[in-house]
Amino acid sequence: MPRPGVEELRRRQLVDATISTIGENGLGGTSLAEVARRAGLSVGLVSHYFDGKNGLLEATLRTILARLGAEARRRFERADTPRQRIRAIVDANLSYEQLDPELGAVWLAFWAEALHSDRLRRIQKVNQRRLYSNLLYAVRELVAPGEAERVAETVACLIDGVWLRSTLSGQPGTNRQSRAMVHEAVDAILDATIREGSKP
Amino acid sequence: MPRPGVEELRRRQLVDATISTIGENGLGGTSLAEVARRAGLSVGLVSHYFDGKNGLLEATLRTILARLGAEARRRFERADTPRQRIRAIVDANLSYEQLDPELGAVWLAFWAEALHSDRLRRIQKVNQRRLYSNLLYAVRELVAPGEAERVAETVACLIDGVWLRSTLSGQPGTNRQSRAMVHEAVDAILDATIREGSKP
Amino acid sequence: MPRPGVEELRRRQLVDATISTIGENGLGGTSLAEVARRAGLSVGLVSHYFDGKNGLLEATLRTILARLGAEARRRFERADTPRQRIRAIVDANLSYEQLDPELGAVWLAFWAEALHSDRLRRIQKVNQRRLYSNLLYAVRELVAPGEAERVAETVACLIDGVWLRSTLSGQPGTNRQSRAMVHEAVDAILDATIREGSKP
Amino acid sequence: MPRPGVEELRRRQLVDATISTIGENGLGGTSLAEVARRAGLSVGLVSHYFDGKNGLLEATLRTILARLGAEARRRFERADTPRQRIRAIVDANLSYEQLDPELGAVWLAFWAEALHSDRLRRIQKVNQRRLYSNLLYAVRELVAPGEAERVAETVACLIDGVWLRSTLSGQPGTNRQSRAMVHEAVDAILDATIREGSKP
DNA sequence: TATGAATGAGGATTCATTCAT
DNA sequence: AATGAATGAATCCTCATTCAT
Repeated sequence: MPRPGVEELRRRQLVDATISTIGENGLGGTSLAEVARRAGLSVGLVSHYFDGKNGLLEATLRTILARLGAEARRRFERADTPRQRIRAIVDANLSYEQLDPELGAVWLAFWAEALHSDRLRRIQKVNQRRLYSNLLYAVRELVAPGEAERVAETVACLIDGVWLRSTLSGQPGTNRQSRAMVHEAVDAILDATIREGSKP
Repeated sequence: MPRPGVEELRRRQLVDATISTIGENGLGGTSLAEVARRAGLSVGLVSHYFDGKNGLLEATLRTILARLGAEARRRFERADTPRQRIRAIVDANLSYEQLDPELGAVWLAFWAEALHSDRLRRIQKVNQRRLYSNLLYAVRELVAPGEAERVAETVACLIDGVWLRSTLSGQPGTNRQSRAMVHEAVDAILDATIREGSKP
Repeated sequence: MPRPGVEELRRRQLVDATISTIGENGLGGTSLAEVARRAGLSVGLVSHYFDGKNGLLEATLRTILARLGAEARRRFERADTPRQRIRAIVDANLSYEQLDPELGAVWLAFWAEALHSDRLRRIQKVNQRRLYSNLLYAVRELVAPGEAERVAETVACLIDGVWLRSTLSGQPGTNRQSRAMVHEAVDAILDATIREGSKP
Repeated sequence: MPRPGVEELRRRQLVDATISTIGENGLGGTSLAEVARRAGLSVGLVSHYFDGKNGLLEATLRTILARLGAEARRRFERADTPRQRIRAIVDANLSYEQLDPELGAVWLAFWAEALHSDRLRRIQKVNQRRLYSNLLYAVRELVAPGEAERVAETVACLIDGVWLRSTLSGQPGTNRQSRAMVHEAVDAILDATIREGSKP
């Protein structure tokens, strides 16, 4: 008679240990032995719960995607105006948690790996598409149709670029500054697009 | 009686094979045996010329950095106006070669790895700093001091973001579109900054 | 309040699942997890009822030996003449069930394993000795003393050889032909022995 | 500049160690570590020369098949009459070497395994077919066409049966007796067939 | 300068066994 | 009586590195 919830607990322990290990040592430096050690569990449990390393990595990717998605949804729903909605997306993607160096290293590792793994790539695509379509939804409320796609893509690039450079620099804590920079650039782009689009 | 230049040839053969292997299989899927096979040489030569795998990887990173640097310098020197200089930097970083999926995979692999390797990180820093300082130099000719840093950083982020999303999407060939998008956004940001800065 | 007979039921379930697994995947491909899965029971039960894998294997071997023994006894008792008794033994050992490819694979697996396991070897010996002594009993009714041993051994070899080649060929359904072949050979051997033995 | 012949030497060392290990411990008790230890080489060499355990096992099976084949051919060519040719085949398959308990255990292990491995089964088939067709060739010189197939198959079964029971008994050294038994039975079967076939 | 044979450590995976419930 | 979670030893395989030639 297994205690209910123990499976969920073990899975989370292992996924968290995986995030921590990848964040610190990279994917290449992540062995099941090390993950198990950090989780305080035995190596055998990984196969038991995730059917091998690939399963563990996929579950880990799914987890960080879900966390980011939940954060984005929370902020998005609190926003009242189109500009606030765009800001909400920016802020969710550049939140304190997302700019944490350890988590950044995990994302980067998965992005690099996804280029060579169908399974991971498929999971990743969800993220990129969701970011883009949420942005597009908000941008469409502000600019002329036909312009929205490009603007949304530009903002998405800006977000990813800021995130990437921040992660590579290894210096956390400049989140507020980062977000302000993006907000300003977004305003400039939106204003330029609206002004141009409204020309008679 | 060694032919002169044979060392240089061997090094380039091995580095090119490394780029090709990482591009196709990722860093985790890159073994010295595979690199040697692609180069048509023996595994022993890697240690002979690069003193091990790390040396080979460092040399490979240095090589792709140098190639990007040379391209950027070439375009930069051909530009006549500040805006052209900014465009030159954008175009060099988003050139056909840089948006090639294989090369993109290599960059991504090195970025992910650099977070956990002092040697690679030090080499990488050169790139980020050079991109930023070149941009800063050009931007300073256009906007008020005190604004330039933020604008240069924004443009750098935009470039990296476009590059990242393009690499992750795996779809090459949209280079021209990508560059146009960045140029437009840069113009919007510059205009907004200049207008604001010129307010009395 | 355990139902009476549940132990016997469980044991048979597990043994039958073991036969099925070995027959399909061989001894090397047989894990307790797979056996339990096929039996629709939990892995823990194996240790509970058989005290580990070895115990399960021994019980399985004992079971198939017992089944063959019962079949042989049934046929033997129905036979009226010495020649019929010999035929009965042949037919029991080359019955439809014994030439079933799956069961053949199980026998073969156990024979190979028995060479390296005292416990299994001891169990196996029972079979060989029983086959031989039954044959000897029947043969003695026909040939001169001193000849019987060799004849009985020859027939035993013939039976095992036919069984082995049939099992290795993987083609079932030629049982009748196989038995006819043996009967004919046995007759030839018996006739030759009797004729020779009866020479003045 | 590799010494010529070193590859052949290493392969033989590993195959011989494999035969020795399987003979002593069975297939299930044969690990690459143990094989390497007996060969006085490192585990890595197995993959280097045989591309993994399966390759090693296949090479081992091929080796013992080739040895038996060579022995059979040697004896076969020395025989002058049809009966001698049949005896030659019997004697080769029941030679001192073939009835060696260790080698017997190896054969048995491979036969059991071949039922679950396409690769091994394909290699095995060569042996069974060769034994049968050689026998058929010799038998055809003696008995009426239409009878030869059954007689050849019977003799093949007799050989395999004697070999099997000898191997299972674990008692070597009764080779001469075994061979005599088969010769006698074969003569009885041939005589009976010829006599019957020559009936007007 | 170049080869590739040889090594052995490290990693993923499988599995029999144990045990708390 | 029965479960299946948990363990950790054992095994196969990969691979960077070394070295004799």
